[in-house]
Amino acid sequence: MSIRLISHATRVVASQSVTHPSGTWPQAGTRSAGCREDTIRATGSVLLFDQDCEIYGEGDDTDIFFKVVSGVVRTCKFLSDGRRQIEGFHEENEIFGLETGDERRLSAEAVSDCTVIAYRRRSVEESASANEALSRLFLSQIMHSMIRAQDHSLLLGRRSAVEKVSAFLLECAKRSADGRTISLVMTRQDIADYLGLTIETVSRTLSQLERDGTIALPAIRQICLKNPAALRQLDA
Amino acid sequence: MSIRLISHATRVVASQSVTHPSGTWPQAGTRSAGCREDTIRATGSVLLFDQDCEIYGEGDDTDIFFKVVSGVVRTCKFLSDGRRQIEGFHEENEIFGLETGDERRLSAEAVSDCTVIAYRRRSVEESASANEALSRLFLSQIMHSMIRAQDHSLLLGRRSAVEKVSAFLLECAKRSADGRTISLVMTRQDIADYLGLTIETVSRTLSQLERDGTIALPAIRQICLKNPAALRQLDA
DNA sequence: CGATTGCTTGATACCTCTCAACCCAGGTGG
DNA sequence: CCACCTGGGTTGAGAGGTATCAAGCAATCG
Repeated sequence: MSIRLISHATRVVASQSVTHPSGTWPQAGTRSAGCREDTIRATGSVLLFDQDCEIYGEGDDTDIFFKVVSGVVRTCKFLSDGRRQIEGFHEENEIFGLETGDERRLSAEAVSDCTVIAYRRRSVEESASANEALSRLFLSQIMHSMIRAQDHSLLLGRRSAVEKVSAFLLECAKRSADGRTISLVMTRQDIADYLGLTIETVSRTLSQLERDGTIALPAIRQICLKNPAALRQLDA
Repeated sequence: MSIRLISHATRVVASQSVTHPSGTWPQAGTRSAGCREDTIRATGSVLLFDQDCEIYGEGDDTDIFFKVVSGVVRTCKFLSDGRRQIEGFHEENEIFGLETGDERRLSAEAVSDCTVIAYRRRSVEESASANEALSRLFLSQIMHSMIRAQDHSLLLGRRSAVEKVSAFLLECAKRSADGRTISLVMTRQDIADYLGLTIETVSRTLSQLERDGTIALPAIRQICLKNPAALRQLDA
């Protein structure tokens, strides 16, 4: 696994590997810190992360944030007992890692191989106040993040497993090409940690929906909605 | 129950009553709409809402948003079967009701009697691009909302009742004067709907924490943290 | 005083977690 | 080629936590 900083010239800056989900995590300030230092200087640097690579960790500096160019990123928190809660998945053109405090409250990891752009937080704050269009774009991005977070919290509260999974599937389908066929980039474990369920419950729920004829599971990472209306009903 | 528009001159504009929690809700476009029409024109109007009054409902126009001057506001969503999920509580100086879409995804209601200021969304968007300080203030408010929403979703996923209640108590205590004594403005039902639990479970959990000596419940809306460290441990 | 509201407590049912076994596809090496 | 291993996913049985239903309590209000 490696992180590659393409910047404006293509060059490899640092590489690291991570264990998952509850093993030891690379310390902030290891080789990847060199990468970060560079990106701080170079606003707009392009970075490549291999699948399951850590992009940043809890407690890291918040002076840069990111935008997804390709692939999917998850932001998540680890509890002391090893449980993981995924706060959100971030896809193409979405920003992530923007925080107000000095230290990161969450980690970010590559769900798939992915490309992201790093921005200096301060440089954008400065230029945003000078540049109206940028400021507006920026604002709408954050609003979008906020709404995603709100929807997620609504999804997690007091809803059954079927309801959660249905909502998740509809959310995925909305982003897919035909609105029916979903190609999952994330594992069942990712889905479980996103929905606040166990992997077994996610699996069982999907199987049940398949038995009901609501969905089809042609391949392990492929889901086809046969009866979206039934799912929508469960979404309440 | 009444809504009073103080605007710049003090006058009563409209009143309405609501039933709670799963009764019939006032239609958008009833007398309160008159109130809204006025506030759209008068950016910065001060409004008073009695306890349990609806400030806006799902599907309403999003052309205004609010800031809490005093009291507490809850934003929430109602599921088809009557379940209610509270997305957040909003206290003094917090903004709420700012959305990107045309229609509101949530409702907002007064938890206590409260005073709010209504702002025209467009007027702020315009002046924000002109006024740097305002723009920055605005941005930080939204970031704050986003972080609150994220924290909330982390709280709801895959955590036990004790963990949820502990986190909630610590959150409340942080805002209180001495960091130990909490004066609740919300009911047990509000807490339950915020944490994704039932009112019975919230009650039982509080009783258990009291039996453990972790908290004291001197009055029905008063909670005193006897052992905050124990709560923090549960917060993981 | 009775009625209402908010809260607490108890008994039981149900849903999801936990632990375990198993399956399957892909990769490796003899 | 096959045996073996690994990682991700599925399925089953039982345990445990929370919801549900129901009763009761205290404070408030008309």
